[in-house]
Amino acid sequence: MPELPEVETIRRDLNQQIPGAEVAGVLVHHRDLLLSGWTPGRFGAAVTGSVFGPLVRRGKFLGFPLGKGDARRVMRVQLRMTGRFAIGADSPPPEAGFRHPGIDFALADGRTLYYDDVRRLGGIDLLLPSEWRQMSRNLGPEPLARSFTGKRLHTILAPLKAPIKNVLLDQRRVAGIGNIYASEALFRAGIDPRRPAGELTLDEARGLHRWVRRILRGALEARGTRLRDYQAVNGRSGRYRDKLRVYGRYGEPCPRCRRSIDRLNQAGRSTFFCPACQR
DNA sequence: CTTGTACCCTGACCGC
DNA sequence: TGCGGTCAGGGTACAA
Repeated sequence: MPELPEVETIRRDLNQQIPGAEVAGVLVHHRDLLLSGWTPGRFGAAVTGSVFGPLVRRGKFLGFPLGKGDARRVMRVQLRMTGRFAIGADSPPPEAGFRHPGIDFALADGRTLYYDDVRRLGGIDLLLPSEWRQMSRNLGPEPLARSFTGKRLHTILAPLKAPIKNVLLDQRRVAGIGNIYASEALFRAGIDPRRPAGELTLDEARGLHRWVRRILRGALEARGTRLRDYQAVNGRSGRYRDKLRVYGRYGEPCPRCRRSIDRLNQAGRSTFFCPACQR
């Protein structure tokens, strides 16, 4: 799935076009995209007739505020690996290459918001504002927030024995970092991904914190990384791929020391790193 | 509480 | 051209 920079890019794109639009009807192509027990009938009835507010994001979750007053809800979307959005007048724009319709939201102005998800690992549900806040409390800090400091990161890591890479991927510790940017940040910070998180010194945590933020900001500026499935709204793609130092570069020379980039499996996913530069 | 593993699902790609 | 194996920006349920 898209990580924080990709999800934020999608949020900003949608935010140009969605707030103020009223939902005229919902077509659910795959009921397994509805989470938390929502059925197409109940979901469609709950959403139809409400108007979207400005979109929000927390970690990798997108929130579409809907309705007013006591009827306020937040439509929560998890894109996971292959979720995408497009907006079109009658069908998804051809450049978006949507071949796996998931849920279509017909808007009262004649446009349609399309959610497409090849693997259907993503999903959508409807929360009360209080439930959205509860979810938010269960997530770690936003890494780009001012309140997220190197010291704070060190405090989070201190009691943990799990490998630092696994901790960066754990959304309860820090929200929004995924497999690409975890590898990239650890490489830039010169930290071995297998090190127990609690072993990092304050200085190392500060260095990692700095690189996490730098990398996420850089990726955000580039509108994300496009590898396989991710695309921003209507197919507009990200350019950060060219800036990746180690991710996906197994066997290539390390950009710093020229030694071959290694790969290992952590928490069921690939970690790319330089065994010489990362200690 | 923490940590690791299996699993959800489809498609792209590689070697034979 | 076909086939099997592997891998994929994620998160959750469950076991230890």
